[in-house]
This record gives sequence, C-alpha cells and structure tokens, in this order.
Amino acid sequence: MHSQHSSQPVFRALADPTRRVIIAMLAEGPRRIGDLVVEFDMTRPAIAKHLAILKQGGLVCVENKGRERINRLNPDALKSAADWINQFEQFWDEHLTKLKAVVERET
Amino acid sequence: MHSQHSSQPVFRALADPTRRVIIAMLAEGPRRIGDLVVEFDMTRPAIAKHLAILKQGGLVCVENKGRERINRLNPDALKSAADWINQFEQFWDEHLTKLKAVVERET
DNA sequence: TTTATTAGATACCTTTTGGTTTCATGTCAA
DNA sequence: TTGACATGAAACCAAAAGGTATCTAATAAA
Repeated sequence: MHSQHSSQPVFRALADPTRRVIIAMLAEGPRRIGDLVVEFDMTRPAIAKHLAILKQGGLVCVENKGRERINRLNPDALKSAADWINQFEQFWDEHLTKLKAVVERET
Repeated sequence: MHSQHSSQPVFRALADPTRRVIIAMLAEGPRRIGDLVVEFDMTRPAIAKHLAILKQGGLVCVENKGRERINRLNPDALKSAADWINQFEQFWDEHLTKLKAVVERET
C-alpha cells in the first residue's frame, strides 16, 4: 500500500495557500520572481522563500537568463502527489457504492 | 481557474507524514485511537491532535460507540484535494507533448 | 562608467506546529 | 461499587514556518 518515494517535500510545498496560488500562476506561464511579488501583499524575500520550498518539492525549476531568473512549473512533481491520493480511489469507489446501496434500500 | 471551496484544511491535513500514514491505516478499515497509537512511537495526545486536524480537514469522521470512538476515513475530502491537483492535468499533458516533440526532433 | 534593475543572502521576530507530561471523565465488567 | 479501560483536556515546550528589514551582487542600459 504505502508508496515508497518520499512525497513529503511535495505535500509540504502544497500545504501553504500562497504557494498554491503561485503554482496556479506558473501554470499560466513562466514568471520572474518580481512578476510574482507584485501580485501579493508580501515582500520579495517571502516569495523567494516560498519559491525555494516549491523547488525543494520539485514543483518549480529555474532557468538563469542574464540577470533574470525564469521560474517554471514542473507538473511531474504535482502528478506524484496526485498518484499518492489516487491510491485511495478504490476505497472511495467502494464507499460510494455502499452509500448508494444504503440509499436504495431506504427508498 | 482557481477553485472556490477552501481546500486549505485538507492540504494542511495532508502535509504531515504521520497523518498520511494514519490515512493509509484508516483506508484499511476504521480504527480506535488506541489501535493507531500502538503503531507509532508517539504518545496518545499526539495522535489525538493529528486526528483532530484530519477531522478539521473533513478527512476523518468519528462515531461514538460506548466508551470507544471509531475513526473512519472520509474519502470525499481526499477527492477534493485530488480535484485541485487535477486542475493542472491539462498543463502537464501539454508539457509532456512538448517534451515528446523535442525528443523526437533530436533523434 | 555610472545608474537603475533584478535578484540572492543574512539576521531577526512572531506565530504555529508537533510533541510531551499530567490530570480528569465516562463506560464496561467483576 | 470498585476497578480497569478508552479516551478527552489542559498546560507547557522546542523547533519550524512565515514573515520582515536591510545589505550585497550581478547585469543591462544611459
């Protein structure tokens, strides 16, 4: 049952709402840190820390372009979180089946 | 793009490795707190707190049975986290398509 | 070659988190 | 009814998380 690959950094990265918004923004296209900062009521070091955690989780990768740094979303890491959750797909299928059975018996 | 329902408590619940193990255990069947505690190198209050956070996230619900309390996994909440992640399914499909194209050009 | 732009690094602070010990409560069974 | 069992609750603590202000470094453009 328990999957092996440590999904800890990914779930940790997903835990913060600011980071999830950053993920949504990067899904629309690559951004520099400055581009992200102006969207939040927060200083740059704060966003930089969030990006660092997203990188740790493998969710974001960076490309150096002169003095700029382009941040890109790496969807593969997100997929690994989805995979962990989907371990339980079978469980909730059964759950819904049972629920349906109960409802049908009651009507 | 951004889904409305606050998924914060769910992702917060998923962030801790102990809680994810608890989820995996409850997926095999309902358990009392005591049953969970013996599986960890941790005191009961610690597990109780983790369960409280899982309940907050809607991932676990409890049924009082005399002096016992049966904890059950609620898969619907897990599904909401999966839904959030799946918002980006299209993105990583595109990503993989582009990657494939690059690889094919290089060979 | 200055000057503005884009960004990383460091030190610091406050709140939250994850854990503990200790004590109180309700229920089943002898 | 007394004791054992299953659990909840409160007070406390160290470490991590999330934020700030400030300083430094590299590149582009005037």
